[in-house]
Parts: sequence; C-alpha cells; structure tokens
Amino acid sequence: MHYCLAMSNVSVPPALSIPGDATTTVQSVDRAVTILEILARSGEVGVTDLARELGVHKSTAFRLVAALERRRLVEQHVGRGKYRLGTGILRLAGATTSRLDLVQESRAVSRALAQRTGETVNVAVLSDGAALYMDQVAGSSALQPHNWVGQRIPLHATSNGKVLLSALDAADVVREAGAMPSFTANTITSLAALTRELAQTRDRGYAIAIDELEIGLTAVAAPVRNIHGEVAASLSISGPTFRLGARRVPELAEAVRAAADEVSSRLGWRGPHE
Amino acid sequence: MHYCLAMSNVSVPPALSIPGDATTTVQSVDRAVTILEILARSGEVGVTDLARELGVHKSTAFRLVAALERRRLVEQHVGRGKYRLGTGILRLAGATTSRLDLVQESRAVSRALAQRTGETVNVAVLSDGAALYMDQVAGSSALQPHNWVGQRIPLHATSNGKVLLSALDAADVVREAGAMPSFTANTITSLAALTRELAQTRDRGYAIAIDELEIGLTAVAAPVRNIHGEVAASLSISGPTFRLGARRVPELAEAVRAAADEVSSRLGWRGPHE
DNA sequence: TGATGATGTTGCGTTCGACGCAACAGTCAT
DNA sequence: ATGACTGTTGCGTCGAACGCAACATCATCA
Repeated sequence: MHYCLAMSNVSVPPALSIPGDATTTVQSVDRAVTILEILARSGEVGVTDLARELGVHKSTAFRLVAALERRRLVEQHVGRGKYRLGTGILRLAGATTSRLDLVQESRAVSRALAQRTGETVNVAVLSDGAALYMDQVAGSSALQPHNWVGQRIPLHATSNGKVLLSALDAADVVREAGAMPSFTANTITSLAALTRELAQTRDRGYAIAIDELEIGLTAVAAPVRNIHGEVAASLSISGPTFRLGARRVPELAEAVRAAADEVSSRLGWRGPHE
Repeated sequence: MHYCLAMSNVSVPPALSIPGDATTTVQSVDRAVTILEILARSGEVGVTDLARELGVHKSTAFRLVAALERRRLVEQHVGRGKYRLGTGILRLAGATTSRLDLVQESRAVSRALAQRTGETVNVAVLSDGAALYMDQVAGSSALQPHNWVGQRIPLHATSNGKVLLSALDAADVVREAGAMPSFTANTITSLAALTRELAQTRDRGYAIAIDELEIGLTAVAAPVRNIHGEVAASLSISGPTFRLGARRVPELAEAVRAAADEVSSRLGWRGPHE
C-alpha cells in the first residue's frame, strides 16, 4: 500500500506567463524567475536549452544562471554542466511557511484534528491551475505517506481541488481545471460531472474524493475563508480508503468542516452575515 | 510536551554576501535574491526599508519586488503595503526536493528507519553556518512535532550539526559554528568542548545531542558521504528524551549509522578504501 | 588521431533596459 | 488642515546587461 504518487508524472498546466502591465517589471529578474520555473518543471537543464526556451543568447542565459548559482538558488551538476534547483530555495521555503498567516493559523488546528482522527491533514491553496499544498500534519495511525508540501496536485481529482474550484464561477472553473486527465476509473473527466460535483460541494459545505486520484486513497475537504468570506484555502483529511470508508465519511466531514471554520475565524471571518 | 521550537527566535548567522568574481553576475538578479533573503529573515518588510538595506533608490526596490510579485515569489499584504514571501517559493521548493539526489535516495531509507524505530528521521546539509533540513519522515509513535523541512538549525546544539561540523577542519569549524549561544543548561558553548565532541563524533561515527537544543529532546545522527567520501549530509533520528534514553542510544546509533551508510552507498560511496 | 559536433564559458563593444530623480497618491497622527 | 509617513509612476540619462564571436572541453565518429 503505497499511496505515494509519482508527482513528476502528474500533468499540471504550465505556469502561464502573464504579460500584465509590462510597464513595471525588471527584465532580467523576470527571466531569472522563468529559469527557476523551467528547472522546477524539467529537472536538469543545460544553458543551451535554457537560452532556447527563454529566447535569448546562450551567454545571457549563462550569466543569469551564474547569478542564481552564486546565491545557491540553482546548483550545477558536477562534471555534466547541467543545472538544477539548489538548496537556497529550501531555505527560502522554510521561511515562507513560517511567515504566512494561513500556515501559522492553521497548524494548531490541523494538529488537533490529526491527533483526534489519526489521519493526515493537509492545507492547500489555488495556484495557477493546481492545488498547492501549504502544510501537512501526519496522522498517528500510519507512517506519513509522502511529504506533499510544495507539491501541486490536479484540481478535478482531489477533495481539496473541488473545494477550491467550488468558489469560482463557471468560466474560471474551465480555465483552472484545464484538461482533466484520468488517473483511475473513478476520476471525473467531464465538465458536466465536475460542475454537478461542485454544486454539491457548495451545498453541503465539503467535498469528497474516493479513489479518484489513486486507488485506495480517500480524502474529505472543507473550505477555509478569509476575512472577506472568499475561499482562501482548503483543509482536508486523507487516508487509505479501507480506513476512511463510506460509513466514517459523514463524521469526518463534520470534523473537517469544524476545523476549517475554526481556521476561517482565526483569519478574521465572522460567519455568513446574510 | 511541545518540542516544537520557535524557530524565529533561534539565532542563525546571516547569509554572508560572497563578492566572488564580480565579473559574471547580473546586478538586478542579485538584488532580487537579496530581497528574497531579507524577507526570509525579517518577515514583512516595506519598500522603503528594502531600499535602505539594498542601498538603492526606493523606486528601484519597488520595481524589483513588483517583478517578483508578478511571479508570485512575493506577496503584498493587503491594505498595509508590506511585502512578504509568496507561494511561488513553495512551488519551487516542492520541485527541488523531488529533484535533488540526496532527497530521492534517502527517502526510502529514512522511511524504513522511521517505521522500524517509531521515531522521527531527518536529513540535513550544511548551509551557511546552519544545518538545513532537507527531508523529514515522521515516526509512527507520536504526532509529528514540527515540519522542519527548510528550517535552519544551530550547528553546535544538534546531533546533525555536530556530524556536519566533524568533517571540517578547525578553522572552518570556528567560522561555521559562530557564536554558539546557549539554549539549555546542556548546550555546548565553548570551542574547546565542541572540538572534543567533534573528535569523539569522528571516532565512533555518530553524534548525540541530549537536551542541548531543548529540554526533553534527544537526537542521534550519522554522516552521509557522497561519491568522493566527503560528508554531504547528516541523517538523524530524534524524539523525546524519555523514550530515547541512554539505554536505547547505542542500539539507535547503530541503526542510524547503517541507514546513513546505505544512503551513502546509493550516492556512489564505495566505503573507506585506505 | 584528428575532425566534427556538442557542450559550457569569457572578452568586448553597443544598445537598450534599469536606475535615480522627483512628483504623485494615498494613509495615519498630530 | 498640516505634516510625515507610506507605496507608486513618468521621464531622461547612463551604465549594466545583452548579443556576438571566439575559446575551452569533452564526446562521438571517421
């Protein structure tokens, strides 16, 4: 029973390059960030390929990665000249999670929920067409299946993804959900079915995914709202399907919803004033 | 019993700015990375303060953070104009851990060790005067105390730190260890004592830290070597002192050493050919 | 073994992009 | 209102970053 996904193979929409106001930007910084994203997507890449993807000269690409390498954001594979992401990124990431309100406020709640239920708790946000895991607390029952923090997961096949999608209007759902590839026989692949599922999610206040991303993996998620009442994140509980059977789901859904509401109120949400 | 440290308070040497060959660098990229590191260190910072620390004009600092913000590497606190690190960093970090050889090779070994002992396993590398946690597998016995991935921990007060220091020569030890602040009554604070401890670590092939970083926290660590035989990382097992008592340490030390050697061999190390 | 292709790396001259300036637009305290 | 702060933007200048081309290495292949 290894419900540890080979994330590298999960197709996720590429980062869209937002032109936006080209007025206020710094070209070389923008290119440097693009290099980081290319490396994140492709693993090891050489200067020549980077230059081709950026549409710049080889020497320009080289100087950019050299600048990043000096600061440890990328590393160079010894011998072979290829470049990859470096440890500097992790240093920054450690600081990020300890700074963001969402993670700070949710951690205590997540921990209590994990302890009470014995299952793994995750917190995710919407990020360019995927669910980005921000925090994770492993349950006591089992060994932690995988550290998903920083990983990006398809929206249409996960409980967290459905919750995050359920707050969007139809047009945005189409844009964010994208191609909807199939992972198991239970994966939702049609837009109509997804729309129905999202309506149901909104009605009952939580989402379920049973064997949709991987056989044997079940999850239940509920929305976390910010001070304006918008869905800012999703809090989920997940574990093996045999332990999170249909009989236990209602009870867990209630617990997840309560936990998510608790985080929401810590973020300043004062409930639905209608 | 909360052996979850308030990491923000642990003093760690600031990132030293390496001038190096100023020939091959890109000024604005370098400044942008500096901004990220300032934000990692200080949390929320405004444009004016960033400009002061960088030694540039306000408008320059603004354009740099704006470029980073467009790519989600920094976020702007609504209302208050302060900036902080953003979710883009986490996206990159997720890719980093799944790409680095060390993490890939160590994960299976760490998981097995955590399962067999029931305690938490960590993998750390040396990073600018601190131990940087690269990966963590929570033990089954207890709730995972804290997600330390990406966190930087003092070298002189941890088993991982001692292992990483034990591979350096005297001058480097002084440089990396730095001020050696005291965290508990058991913290090693004198250079002489640290030197003795490092010699012992080299001799027996593992390091111990009992109540040195925090009362009630015990850890045992062993070196992971790369293909050249250099100490590339440190693998540790940690848990509450009452469970990792002196009686159990020898057994755990042997297990940690075996696990570290296994990772070493996967990285290409072929044992001490003397 | 030398030729040919590929890679990453570096010096140099030019041009375009990033910089500093200063004015603007807000917010909060006095 | 005034002042003292913030973050933001148009503009002209100057230097930093770019493209070019040559170089250094390493594979592969004749």
